[in-house]
Amino acid sequence: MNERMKNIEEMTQALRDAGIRVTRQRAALLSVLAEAGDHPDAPELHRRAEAAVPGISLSTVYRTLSTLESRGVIQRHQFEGASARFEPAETDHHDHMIDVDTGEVTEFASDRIERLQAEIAAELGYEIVHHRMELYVRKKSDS
Amino acid sequence: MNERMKNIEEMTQALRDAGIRVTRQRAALLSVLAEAGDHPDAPELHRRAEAAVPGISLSTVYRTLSTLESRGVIQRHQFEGASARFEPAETDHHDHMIDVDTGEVTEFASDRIERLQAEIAAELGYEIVHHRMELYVRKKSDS
DNA sequence: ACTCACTTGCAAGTCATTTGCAACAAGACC
DNA sequence: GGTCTTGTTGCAAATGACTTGCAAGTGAGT
Repeated sequence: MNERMKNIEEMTQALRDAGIRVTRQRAALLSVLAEAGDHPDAPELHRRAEAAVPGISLSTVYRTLSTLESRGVIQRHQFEGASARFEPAETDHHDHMIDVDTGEVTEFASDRIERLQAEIAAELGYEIVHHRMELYVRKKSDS
Repeated sequence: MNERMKNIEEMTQALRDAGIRVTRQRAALLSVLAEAGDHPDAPELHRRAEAAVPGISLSTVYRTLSTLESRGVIQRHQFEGASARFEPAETDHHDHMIDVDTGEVTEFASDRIERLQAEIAAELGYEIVHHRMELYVRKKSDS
């Protein structure tokens, strides 16, 4: 049993414990999400899930994604001018850099920025619930 | 003639120079936007513009906002789980802090964060086209 | 004032996502 | 393994936020 399987086992058990049935459709989506190294959107996840559950409907994909998100199993990202993209929440916190030419997403993290954000919020009497930071970038030309 | 009038004059002239007609509807929207201290969405701008141009349609508001955005006159912001909000682009660059309880938007800026962002992008071989940083916050309880 | 390409209002259309509902199917309990 | 109960699914229709086609209207250069 490899790491990935363990993750899925853990995830399904967590869901069962929460009183959520692990149906074929949900298991397939969990698996697809666990294997995804990218940040797919709902139609793409639907496409990938059809390999395991041929008749799965897009609405079930959307419904499941919402359920998983509310349970904290996955994260939803709404980048500019695009439909929502998803990724498992198991990973550490990070922000995103989106290549405006290709749509490719790169993850990054900066403790220093996070600290500055918290400082700024605190100065104005707020505490941060969560934040969103996206850098829309372009590959530097080697000129 | 006050500052605000001057801004509108400048804006309308800039539009005329760009071959864009300054209709009653567009003038009304420019005025509403210039007077807005907040970050209104399209229906709200429509509501406010109706005072000056009673029959103005919502589609005209949407069309005008797109035009103004593409001309760089205003900026569009897409905060989480809400419709787009707008503000005049005349101001200096800043980011936003959204109160998750009230929806109120506060502006802030941090050169230090901007510098760190540029550094991070550069390290990965990218240059920033633009970015988006939003802090979803809650008023600190005075406990 | 005249012209005409640019604009508008209205209705209809998109697009991504959500929802109502009857048929299904996990999984707890025999 | 069979039953039952209630959460789930697929499908079609509905939503919400915009966007667009089109005929009538109107800035603004001449």
